[in-house]
Amino acid sequence: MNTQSTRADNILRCARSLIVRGGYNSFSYADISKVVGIRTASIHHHFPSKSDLVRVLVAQYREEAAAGLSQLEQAIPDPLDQLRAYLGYWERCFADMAAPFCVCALLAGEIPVLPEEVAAEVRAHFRQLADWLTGVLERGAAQGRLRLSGTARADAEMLLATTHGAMLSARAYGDATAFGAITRPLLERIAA
Amino acid sequence: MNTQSTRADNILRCARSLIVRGGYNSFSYADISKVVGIRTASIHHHFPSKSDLVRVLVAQYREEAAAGLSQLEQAIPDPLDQLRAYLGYWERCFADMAAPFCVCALLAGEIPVLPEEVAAEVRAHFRQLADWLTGVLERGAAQGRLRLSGTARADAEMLLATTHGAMLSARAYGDATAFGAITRPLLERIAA
DNA sequence: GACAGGCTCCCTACTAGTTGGTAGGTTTGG
DNA sequence: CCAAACCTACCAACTAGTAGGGAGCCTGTC
Repeated sequence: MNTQSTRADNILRCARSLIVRGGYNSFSYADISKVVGIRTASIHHHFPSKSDLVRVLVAQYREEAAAGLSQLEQAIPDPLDQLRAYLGYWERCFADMAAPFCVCALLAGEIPVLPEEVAAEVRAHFRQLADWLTGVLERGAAQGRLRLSGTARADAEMLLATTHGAMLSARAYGDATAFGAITRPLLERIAA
Repeated sequence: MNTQSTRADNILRCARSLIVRGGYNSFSYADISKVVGIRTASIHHHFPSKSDLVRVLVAQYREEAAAGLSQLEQAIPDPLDQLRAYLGYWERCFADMAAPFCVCALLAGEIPVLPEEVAAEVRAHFRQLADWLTGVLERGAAQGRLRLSGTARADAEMLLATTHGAMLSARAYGDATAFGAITRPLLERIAA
């Protein structure tokens, strides 16, 4: 296993931070070039086209998300605490200004103008996340820890939507604390 | 009052439908030119710069929204029905494929790369909408028609976030019915 | 040990097309 | 006649992407 940061990794990391600011059409190979210190032609060597770059970027993002969620599931037994940890992760992201937006939430809005391969990855992320949340809610309800207002799936979709909407609101208001202010009451209400 | 569709109106209408697809950076003067049947230079005559165009576009959108909401408030006395009408409006937009996204919700995600003047308009729209929802919830609670889970303001922000998030989910899943599936249970739960 | 071949990575140089925007002249309607 | 509206003809900067070459590095072979 190779943990040293390769050029391709640098490019992906940089592209992610750029895409998180304003989506697919808000950055160019030239922008990456300036930050990473590489010529645009060399970026094409690693990622022949922009859609390749973003497809890989989102796929990698999804893998990290999956890994993070399964690790979180292992470390934290209680379903309510798992939700808390999930939302807490994003709250910390906003506080740090590290990556104050979900890549896929941003790209979802742009789906009509996205290359099909990228759109498919975004779609898959939404399903993945909704599935995970559904599982957590099901277990929480079975254990009597959570009080659902509908089916686990329906509540999961609502939770997902509120989370993404809270990101939009935080951006719109220019207030990082808005995310927590919106999502925290969600948890209090769902706790049995 | 001049109800005939002027050139500037056509440009704005066209730009709106383009911007709704993928945000600020997803369309160009050339795109508008092709649809409206006018040269790009002539668009600059009506809107000197792109940020002017989008600022006016969002301001007009906000006016329409304000007018729509106040009209809705006049026509429908019951607060719960007002919420139903508001969400129903968007549900119909998705069904028609007419304008299946809120201009400001889309632009909110891109705020870091938006011209400041446009960002200010988007911010104002969020506040305007949150204010309206807060008012509806307050009245609904006072009349015993709605059962709030927090303050009216907090519930309004959550409702707003869920609505916007549901738009993202509908796009991500490529399923227009997803919007209603997510938002309808919201109303059932809030109804006293 | 030398050395050729091939591979990865990155470069310079270039392309065609698009971007938002300008200068200045012409048409059109009151 | 005047002004708004629209045009042609530009522009410089930027877009993603290509062609081709050179430096370094491993690997197989004599």
